[in-house]
Amino acid sequence: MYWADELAARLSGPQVVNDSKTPSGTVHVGSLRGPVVLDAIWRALRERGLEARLLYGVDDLDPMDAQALLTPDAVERYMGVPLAHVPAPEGSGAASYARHFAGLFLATFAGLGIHPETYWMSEVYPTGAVDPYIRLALDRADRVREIYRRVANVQHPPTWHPVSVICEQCGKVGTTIVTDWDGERVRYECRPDLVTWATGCGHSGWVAPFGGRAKLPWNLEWAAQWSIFGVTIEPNGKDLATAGGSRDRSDAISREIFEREPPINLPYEFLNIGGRKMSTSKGRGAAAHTMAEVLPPELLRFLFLRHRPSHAIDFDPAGETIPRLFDEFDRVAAATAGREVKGELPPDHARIFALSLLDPEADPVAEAGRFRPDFSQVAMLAQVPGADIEGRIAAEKGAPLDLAEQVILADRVRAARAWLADYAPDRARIAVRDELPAEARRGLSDEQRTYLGALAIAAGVSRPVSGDAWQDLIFRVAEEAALPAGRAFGAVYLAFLGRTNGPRAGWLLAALERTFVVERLRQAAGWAPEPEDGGSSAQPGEASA
RNA sequence: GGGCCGGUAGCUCAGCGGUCAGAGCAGGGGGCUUUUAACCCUCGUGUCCUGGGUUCGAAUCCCAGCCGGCUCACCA
Repeated sequence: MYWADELAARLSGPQVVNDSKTPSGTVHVGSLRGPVVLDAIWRALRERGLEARLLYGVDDLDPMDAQALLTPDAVERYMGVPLAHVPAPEGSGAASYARHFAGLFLATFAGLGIHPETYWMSEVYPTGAVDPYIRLALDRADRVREIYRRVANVQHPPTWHPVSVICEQCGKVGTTIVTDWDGERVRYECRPDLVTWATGCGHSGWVAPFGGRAKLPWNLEWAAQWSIFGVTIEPNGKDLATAGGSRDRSDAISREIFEREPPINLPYEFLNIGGRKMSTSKGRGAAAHTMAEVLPPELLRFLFLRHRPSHAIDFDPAGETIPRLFDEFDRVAAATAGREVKGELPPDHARIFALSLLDPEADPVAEAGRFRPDFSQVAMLAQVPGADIEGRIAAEKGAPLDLAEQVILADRVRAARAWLADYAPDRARIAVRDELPAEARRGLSDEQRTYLGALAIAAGVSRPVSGDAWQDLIFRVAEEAALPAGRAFGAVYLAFLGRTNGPRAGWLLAALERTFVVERLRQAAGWAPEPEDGGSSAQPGEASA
């Protein structure tokens, strides 16, 4: 059974699936694994007939700590300030820094068919919903300190209290420390040297830490969210799942301070690039919204859902990774539609396919049956100038594409272009050589040379213009020369591309200037002298999009 | 130092107690007179990381170790 269904099978009663994130900047593709896993669980629960909610929290009262994303003069003023109170980057129409980046992230979810109920901590605190937990945390501060010591081996001073006040003078939350609690108010200090990444203003005073004037530290806030929203399932990345790590602390705080059993955990692995962690700042990995251009949403879901959450996925967008992902998706789709498929299929392939669809209500078999053009072929067609891509694909299908199939094709054309621009290996790129390729000089047989010469003559006579006309000519001349079609095409490709295969030859030649084509054919045949120093007068043009 | 995950064909991975260990891709060979990066046929003896153990039987379970990655020990 599929892992998400296994989880759903051992549960009963209403379920609340939750995740939350600090909107401190753009995120890379790997960050999408969490939301996709959560969504799959949510769908599995509902399909099992359980009442289930999917929540997503934006921890936008967390302090700004990403200096690189601020302008230099804003660093002093905004480092340490809650993200909800930091202005959005220049050019953004968003109300705040947090809104800007959370908005990007949430839009990416929506594009993946993930539609959680969202909540913003900057809005939750003012309602007073967190106040009971702030009070509990302060009343039981000694036990909180004991938990940190026992679970995480972190020693806080006896005056340390688990709440951070938003400084009334400078507005920073990352620089304040609470040193006392009288049952209604806390005494806090905004210290210049509390953290290295932000500078407090030195203010101190007493304040009632309720209604949004203070926030709980991460581990307590997390546990408070569980209680406030009744969370029953909360998977998290394995970085948090380590012994003595965040999850352990929050679990202990939930049990011992807030007196509630923590939600079911299900740690998930990361998406690595070339065996290493993705890191946008280190130039490894791709921003989530960038990758969404290269991979249509179903493929992105498929990428994560085809493996168990505990399996680290190694994803390197370079090379053949992306075409292979499409091929594998198409194989799984074909099998789901009931078609015969070569080779083995992943376990639960039909389930994986169904969960990869954006619309949970869609009929998986009907969707699986749609015509999906081969990615490599689309990539090739996308490089032939003037190619009628949809016409060619429809011809392959044997019928016009329906609306859904047109969307699939458009997605793939877009994906192919992005892939070719950024990731494709050179051999996937088609380029007509400026000069007769050395491969042609070496690789052409005598009969192929004769054939190309004959083709040059025939082209001079019949002056073909369209791809069809060229294609016909290539075949006709091959027939007259008694050369098998495969050898004929190979000769053409060698003469222009320096390789033995390529896009439909007729359309390729039709895209080039005829005088150049004829001249090249004659050179390849050995009938015309080659230019001395590559200074060919003909302009071959690049046959790339 | 602690934790988690992984180590199976060139690459990506499936298999996780029971026929001689599998698939895709890549690669080799062959075929194809109009889908020519497609399609069809064909080719894989790999220390299943290592060493012990359990078992009638282990890639599959247990123990130890090695290697790789991530992570915690500051904050979120």
